[in-house]
Amino acid sequence: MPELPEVETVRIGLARLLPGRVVVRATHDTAKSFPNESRSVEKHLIGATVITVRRRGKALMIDLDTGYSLVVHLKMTGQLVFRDAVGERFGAGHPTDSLVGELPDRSTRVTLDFQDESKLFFNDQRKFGWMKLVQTELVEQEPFFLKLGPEALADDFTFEQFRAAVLRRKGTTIKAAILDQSVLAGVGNIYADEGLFAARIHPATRAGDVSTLKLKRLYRALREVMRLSISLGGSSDKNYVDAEGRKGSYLTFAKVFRREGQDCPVCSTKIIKLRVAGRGTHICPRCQKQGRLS
DNA sequence: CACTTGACCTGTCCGC
DNA sequence: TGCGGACAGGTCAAGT
Repeated sequence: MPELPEVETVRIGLARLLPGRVVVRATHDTAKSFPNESRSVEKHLIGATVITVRRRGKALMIDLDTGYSLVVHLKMTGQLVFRDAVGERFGAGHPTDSLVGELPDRSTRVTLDFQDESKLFFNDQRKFGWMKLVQTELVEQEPFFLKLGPEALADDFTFEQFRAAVLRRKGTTIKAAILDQSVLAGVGNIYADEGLFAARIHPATRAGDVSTLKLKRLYRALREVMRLSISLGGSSDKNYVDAEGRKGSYLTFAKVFRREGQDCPVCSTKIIKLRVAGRGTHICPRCQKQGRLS
């Protein structure tokens, strides 16, 4: 479930760990990682030095000094875990609740070996994620990036832009609208539920029926909740870990997500779970009433 | 065209 | 205990 805050947490870790390291070997499973790219992997990845690590939406870009970038999407269960040369950094004695043991393991899809004998593992239990090698200056031309809307946390992403984008999807539910990566890039199921709760909006409300006041609250809430999550290292349900194999703690602070049956922190009504936009959806049925303009 | 649903995968949990 | 089925949820293709 890596969404913007989780991917950003990974980016922060990798941006500290990877620059300057030189790739000497890349081993990968078949199919989804580097499909038909063997030759460019050999030419543009092996021997390359990592320059920076960037994020756009829920995707990461590891820029190399060869003019190419490794583009990674973690989808549901992807992990990018770094291990130093000793390989003991997160072993016994380390004060972490790392979920990740010996690597590679059976979920490892790609291993990058660096010259100093450190390694980067791309693990992905469900194999939905992907890793591609793309010319850096052509990254934005990739179909995935062409479709992305503005960065949810960008300073210049204004409420007016948010409102206009949501209204392009006015016929669908507000939850489906904010999950649409062409409306804004980065929101996933967790932060959609948390943002809608904070803004007191029922997720099944038609997007075009949400009042301007509530839309404004939603815009603020989504950004606040994701910023808070980044500061807490993201949300770890099962699979998600950061670049050093550590969990995030945001879910401890989540108000409704995965809290069905518990009391609403505002009004003590029992939180319920329903299905909206084809996703598991958590609401307080009292705080989030449908079809009421306010 | 606008929107919804199913497929992609694997592991886990729930009910019988 | 074993087993089928639902579920997890990001994105794209296919369906309505």
